[in-house]
Amino acid sequence: MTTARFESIRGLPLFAEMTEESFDTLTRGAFVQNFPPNMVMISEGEVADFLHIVQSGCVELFSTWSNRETSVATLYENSTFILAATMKNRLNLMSARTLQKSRIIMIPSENVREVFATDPNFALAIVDELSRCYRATIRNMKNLKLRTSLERLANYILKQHHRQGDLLEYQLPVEKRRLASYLGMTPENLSRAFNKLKPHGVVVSGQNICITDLTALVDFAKPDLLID
Amino acid sequence: MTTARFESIRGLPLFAEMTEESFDTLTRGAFVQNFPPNMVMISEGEVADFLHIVQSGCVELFSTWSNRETSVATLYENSTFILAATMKNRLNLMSARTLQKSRIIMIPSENVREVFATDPNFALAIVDELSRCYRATIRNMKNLKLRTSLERLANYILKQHHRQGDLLEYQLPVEKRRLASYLGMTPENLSRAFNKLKPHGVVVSGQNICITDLTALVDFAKPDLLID
DNA sequence: CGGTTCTTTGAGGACCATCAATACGCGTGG
DNA sequence: CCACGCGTATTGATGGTCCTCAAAGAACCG
Repeated sequence: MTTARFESIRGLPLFAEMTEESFDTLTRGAFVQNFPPNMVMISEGEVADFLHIVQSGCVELFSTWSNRETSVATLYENSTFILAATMKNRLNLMSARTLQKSRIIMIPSENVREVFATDPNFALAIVDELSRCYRATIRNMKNLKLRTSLERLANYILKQHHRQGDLLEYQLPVEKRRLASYLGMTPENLSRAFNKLKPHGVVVSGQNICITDLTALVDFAKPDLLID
Repeated sequence: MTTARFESIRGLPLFAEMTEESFDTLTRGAFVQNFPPNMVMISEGEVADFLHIVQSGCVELFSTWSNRETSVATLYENSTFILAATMKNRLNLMSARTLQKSRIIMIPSENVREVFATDPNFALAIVDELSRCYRATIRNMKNLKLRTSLERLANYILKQHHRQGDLLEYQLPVEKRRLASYLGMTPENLSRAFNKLKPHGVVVSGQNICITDLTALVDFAKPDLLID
């Protein structure tokens, strides 16, 4: 059974509703690849030959221009990436590197487009995923343009707080320099920003974040349904 | 013939390949509305009941947070907007206002989702449009994060130069304060930035842009296929 | 344990926002 | 036709934010 290797993704929203036949077609020629940490899997400007799915590990999407680099997103288990470029058979706009040892499932772009045309449920799932990513990017841009770096950091801390089960104390999931890049600031500035949040109820020590006054932090961050 | 009013959009990529029957279903209950200039048609946070298409005039997408506002995009004839929110039946992440007197076609979101499920060609066109908008937003974000405001302005001037048929002299299509907001800067700063571009081959007078040294401008702007 | 990378802290400067005042453009009504 | 009012655009002064550079401390890894 060639699809046995891909059972782990069968339950993902993107694949859950499609027929068995479609899933077989989709995964024909697909494969799983192991990458060591800090390996660039995809470079911007290349053709998107495969839809990628993070099976385990952690991947960073980033972009470069003129000797500058910025982190766009960090992806964990079960995230897909390069979907838009895959569907349109275009060049990747972003690069991708592993942050840890990672297993990546790679599905030929042709298969995705073929099954999209024949399986309405899969088509619907693709549109859902595309819309979700698109809207996430718009939120990201609003965050960048409407907030100061300190406000972005405060809201980031709140968002992680929720993601980690509303714990008041938790570990940052990424290196600070990558977080800085994601938030559109330098590592030096991020370090100072953490200190400036102390009066707003945040104490940082290494990777450890402790929210000492949630009300004060929320007051300052003003999290918003339409951004966060 | 109820669809007669909508013939103007029948040829758009989004609708060109669908069956006549699908087009009828889609436009059933759709209507055209005239708006005066500077009218907010859609506010962020509302449910996306209609897919919007600019038939004539000009629309600005913008967002607000905490007494701040930012311009996200300016749309002209034949542009669609609110597509992602329409497909997922979610809240709008952006507001929209007319910049000029405009005619807007409004198609009930239900119709869009219904026809999406039954007409594969329409489904494909939807995904194309979604991908295009998504990728445009990613480019936008790269532009914001990887370039200084002066570089963004230089590249904007080059892009308009191309859009207006490679003319070395042309009129800005939007007010400067909106351009400033789109580029993530203040009007005052934009004004100064225009002056700083003089050594790089740009002379500005009112709405008039004149590129006096294209080579120098390109040298400075370093336009990039994966951003612009 | 030594080397590398990441993080923090400080000093200096570039960039950008804000405030204020003036000039410009445009449409309205006198 | 001109005067006026309104919104926009420009210019200058100032202050804050953020980046750069440099160096020291901390964490990580072979």
